[in-house]
Amino acid sequence: MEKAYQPQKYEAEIYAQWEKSGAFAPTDDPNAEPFTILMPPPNANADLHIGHTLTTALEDIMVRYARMQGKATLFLPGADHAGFETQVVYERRLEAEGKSRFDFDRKELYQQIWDYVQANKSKMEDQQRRIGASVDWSRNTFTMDPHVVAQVYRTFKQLHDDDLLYRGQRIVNYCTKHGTSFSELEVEYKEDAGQIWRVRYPLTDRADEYIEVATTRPETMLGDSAIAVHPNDERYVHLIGKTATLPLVGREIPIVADELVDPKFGTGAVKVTPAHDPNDFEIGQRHNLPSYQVIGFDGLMTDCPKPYIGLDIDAARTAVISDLQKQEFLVDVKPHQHSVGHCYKCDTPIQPLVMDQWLVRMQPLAQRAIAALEAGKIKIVPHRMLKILFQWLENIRDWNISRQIVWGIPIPAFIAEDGEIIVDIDEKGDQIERGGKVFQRDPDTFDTWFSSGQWPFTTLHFPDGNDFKRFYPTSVMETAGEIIFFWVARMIMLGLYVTGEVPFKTVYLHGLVLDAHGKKMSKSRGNVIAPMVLLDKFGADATRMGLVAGRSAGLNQGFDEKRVEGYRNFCNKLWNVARFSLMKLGDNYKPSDIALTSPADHWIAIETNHAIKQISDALNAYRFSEAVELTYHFIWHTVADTYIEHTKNELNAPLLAHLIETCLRLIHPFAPFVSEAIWQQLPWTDSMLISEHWPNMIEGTKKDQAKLFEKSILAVKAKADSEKALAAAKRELELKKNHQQILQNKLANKAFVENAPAALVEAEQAKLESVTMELQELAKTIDTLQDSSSSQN
RNA sequence: GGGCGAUUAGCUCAGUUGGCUAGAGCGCCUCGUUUACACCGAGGAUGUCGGGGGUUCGAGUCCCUCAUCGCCCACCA
Repeated sequence: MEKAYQPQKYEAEIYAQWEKSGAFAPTDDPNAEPFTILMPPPNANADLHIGHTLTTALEDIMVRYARMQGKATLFLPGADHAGFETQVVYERRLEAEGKSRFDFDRKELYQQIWDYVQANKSKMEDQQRRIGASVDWSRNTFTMDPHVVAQVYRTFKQLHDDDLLYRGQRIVNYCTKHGTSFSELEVEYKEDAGQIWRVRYPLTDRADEYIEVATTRPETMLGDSAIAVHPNDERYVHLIGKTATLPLVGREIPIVADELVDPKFGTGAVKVTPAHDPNDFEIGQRHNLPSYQVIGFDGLMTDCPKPYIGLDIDAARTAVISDLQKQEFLVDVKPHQHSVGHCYKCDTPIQPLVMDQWLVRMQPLAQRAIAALEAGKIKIVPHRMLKILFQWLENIRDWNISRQIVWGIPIPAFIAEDGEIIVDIDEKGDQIERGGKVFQRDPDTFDTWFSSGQWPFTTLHFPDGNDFKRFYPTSVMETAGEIIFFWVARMIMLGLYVTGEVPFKTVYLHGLVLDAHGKKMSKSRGNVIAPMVLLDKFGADATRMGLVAGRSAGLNQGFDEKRVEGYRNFCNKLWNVARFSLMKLGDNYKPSDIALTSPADHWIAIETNHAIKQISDALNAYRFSEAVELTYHFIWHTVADTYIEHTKNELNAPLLAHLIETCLRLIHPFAPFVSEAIWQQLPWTDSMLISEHWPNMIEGTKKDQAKLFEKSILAVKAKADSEKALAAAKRELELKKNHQQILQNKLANKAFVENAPAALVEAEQAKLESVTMELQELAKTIDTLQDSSSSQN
C-alpha cells in the first residue's frame, strides 16, 4: 500500500468491478424488504452541477446503507429530456454559431436536439459513475423511452376520458421571445417601478361626460371591450348598462358591473381587455364580451388602428400615451410600484395572451393529494415543507401542459378545421382521417413536468411490470426543495390519480448549494464550483462527504472547498489506519474469534457499539451530516488517535482486525471507494464491501473494565473531565434540592392544595416525586465521581 | 398583503423531547522527525448563543416583541 491514498488510482477500477459484479441490482430474495430510490432525472443538456452531486451523494448514502442492511435495494438512474430547458440551451448554441431555431424545420431541429441530448446523456452517466452512484444501469430510463411515452399518453387519455382535461381558448403566460406559453410556475414576478395612467373615456350618449379609468398598460386599451365598475359603487351605478366610446379606436364599449373591481383602487373603474389580462378575461367571460387581440405572439401590435400596427409594446405605449394626451383623454400619470411577470429564462416580460391550450383540472387531483398528506402517508423532511405543500395544493390552479416548442413529447391529439378534437394515443403520424374528416396533429408538446411528474410509475413499468409490483410505492424521494411544486407535488397528484397510491413514503428535500460566502452560484457571478474539478482534485469520497457534512435538510447553505480537503485528509487517515493495522497483523493474517481481554479492548468495544448505534440512528432519521461527522470522529479520534496508539503497546489482533472491518463498513455508504479499496486489500477478505452487511455490535463488553482504561491511559483527560463532571453534578444537586424545597413548600401550603385545581396539584406531586428520584440518582453519580477522582489522586 | 427560514467562536455550521460544564470542521497560537499518516501528532486561545421582555427551580432550546439578512406565495387594474 502506498503511503497516501490516491483516489485516481482506484476509483474507476472499483466502479467497474461493482458494475460488472451485479452488486447494483436488487437482490432476488423475495423475503428481503424492498428499498427504492428513483434518481431525479437530471436534464440531459449540460454537465452535472454541484446540486446533482449532492443529490447523488445523499441518495447513494441511503442506498448503500439499505443494501448493507440486506434490503432489496433499487436505485434507478435516468435522464430528463427537459423540453423547454433543453431547447433554450440548444438555441443558445445555435445563437453562438450565428443561427436560430427559425433556420430549421421542425423535424431537423428535433433531430439535432435529439443527437445533442444523447451525447450529453452518456456524458452525464459517466459523471454519475465517477461520483460512485450505485445505480442499476440495466434499468436506466430516459423520459422519451417508448414505455415512458406510452404511459404518459395513457395518462393523458385517462385524464381526457375522466373530463379532467380540457382544451380551449384560455389566457396563458406567453414569452414572446421563446414563442411558448408556460404554467404559472415558470413565471417570475418582480417588483417593477412602473407608472399608472388615468385616462378618460367619453360616454357615448353624452360626449361631454367622461368615465375615468386607471391603467398600468395603456397600450392594451386598443383592445378594450368594456369598462367595469363595482355593482355597489354609488359613483357609477347610474352608468351601468350605458356605453362609452373608446378613444383612439372609436369603438362603443359597455359599462358593466363586476364584483372583481375594487372601488378603492384607482378610479374605481377598470378598462377591460379580455385578450391581454387574466382578470379582464374572466370579466369578459362573465359578461360575454368580445376579445380583441392587439398584441401578437411575436410581441408586436396587431389588429388595431393602423399607426400602431407592427410597433413593439414599448413603442406602442409611447405612441398611445402621446395620442391620448394630444386628444385630451389623458388625465394624469403617477409612479406606481407593481409586480410584473417575467420569463424565468430570458427575463422578457410575460404577455398574457389567449390561445388554445390543454389544461388539467387540478382541484380534484389536489384534493386526493391533500387527503393523503393529511393521513400521513408521506413524511416530509424537513417537516415544515409540508405546510408549504398544503398551501399550494389548497390554492391550486389549472395546469397548462401545452408548450409551443419542438423539443418534447408530442401531444397525442388531433384537431379538425372545425375544432373537433380526437385523442388518439396510437397514431404516430401527423394526421388522421375519420369519417372523411381530416384531423391534424396538435403541433404542441407536453410540459416536461407532465412526463417527469409520472416518473415514479413510468420507470417501474406501471401497470404490469414486476418492478412496479415490487418497488412501488418507492421509499424515499430525495430532491431539491426548489422543485417541490414543479415536481414533488405533481408526482404525488399524478401518482395517486394513476396508481391509486402515493408514489413515495418519504420526501427528503435538500437546499441550494451556495458558494463559500453564502451567495448563490451563477455563471454571471463566476462563482460556480464544478463538481468534476473537485472529483479530480480530491477524489469522489472526499467530495461526497465534504458536500454532505455541515448541511441540513431544506436549507440553502454555503459550501467551501476546504471542507472537501478536510475529508480528503480523512480518507488518507483511514488508509493509514489500515496500513498500520495490516503491518501489525501481517500479510497472511486470518481472523479468529474476538475476545475482549484488556481494559482498552472493553473501552473500544463500548465506543464502537456506541458509534454504530449513533450512526445508524442518524441515518434512520435522515441526519446525514451528523452521520458523516460521527463516523469521521469515531474513526479519527476514537480509533486512530486512541486505540491504534494503544495497540503500539498491547495488541489484540482479532479485535484490531474486527475494528478495521467495522470502520470500513461504517464509512462505506459515505466513502465507498476508499473503503472498498482497503477492504479488498485485507488478506482475509475475498468479498466486495458493497455487498457486505452493516456492522454488528461487539458482545461481552464490561463497563468497569472500560473505565479502568479511561483512568489509566486517559488519566489526564479523564481526570479533567471527571472533575468537571463532578462540579456540574454538584451544581445540579443544589438546583434540584432547591426545586424540591419549593415543591415541598407548595404542597405543604393548605391554601394551595385546597384551592388549586386537582390536576395541578397532582402534577406538582408528580414533579416532586420525579425530582426526588433524580436527586437520588444524582447523589449516586456524585459518589462514583468522587471515588474515581480520589483514586486518581 | 400573507407565510417561511436564518441570526451560536475569525469563517461555515451542529446543538433531536428545556438540564450546556455551549460543540465540530476550517483558520489561528505553542510544541513535536515517536512502530501508519505532515493529507500528521500533542496541547492551547477565542462565544453577555441578534436586541428586549416573559414562562420555569433551570432557556441557545418554549412564548411574546423588535431588528437585520434571505426565500416563497398572492388576479394591487
